[in-house]
Amino acid sequence: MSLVGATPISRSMLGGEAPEVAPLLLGKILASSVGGERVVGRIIEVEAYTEADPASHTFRGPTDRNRVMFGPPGHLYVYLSYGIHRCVNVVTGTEGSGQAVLIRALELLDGVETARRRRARPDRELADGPGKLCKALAIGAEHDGIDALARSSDVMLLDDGVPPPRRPVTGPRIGISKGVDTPWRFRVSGPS
DNA sequence: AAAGAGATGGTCT
DNA sequence: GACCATCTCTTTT
Repeated sequence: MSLVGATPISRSMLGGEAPEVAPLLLGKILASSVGGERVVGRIIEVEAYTEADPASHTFRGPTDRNRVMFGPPGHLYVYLSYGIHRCVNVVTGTEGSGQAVLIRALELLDGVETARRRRARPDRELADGPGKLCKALAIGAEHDGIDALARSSDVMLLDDGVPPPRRPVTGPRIGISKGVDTPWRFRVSGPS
């Protein structure tokens, strides 16, 4: 598989509701060039969050923190989790609608050496969690709101032609206390 | 192998 | 003052 020729995904792909868009992001590529070091991974696990969803940061309407989620699709919503970790989302839906897809795990394709240095963990733990992958790709608060479909961005969403899984594994989202009934976690088949 | 607990700070009530 | 869209280390089976 070659990453040469991979192009930003189409913005129209992100215009639907997060639970519909989320499985379409499986197989797409998240590429970082932060600090001049390239780290690239294929998206293998995601979760959807919508405005009508009690687990979502947007459930109680727009605030200073979540305003990016109400903005245009394709931009990144980066937030601080548990006071320690950064997590990255791709905004979906029409402008004003307050929804996004959380990127939960990557299969690294390039820049593994850099990821090892940033993470200092066994290879299988370099990007197998939302906070872990942000550290591997050096995604931080400064990337909140950037357009992941713009060629000038340090963090980009790419498509190399690999189709999403025909039948992704679905299940409840992780680490939430409300909205546990909605099966809005999606993963390519493989180790959980 | 599994379970438990502490870290740590922004956001919202 | 409570609550986290998590991770890592320590303790226990």
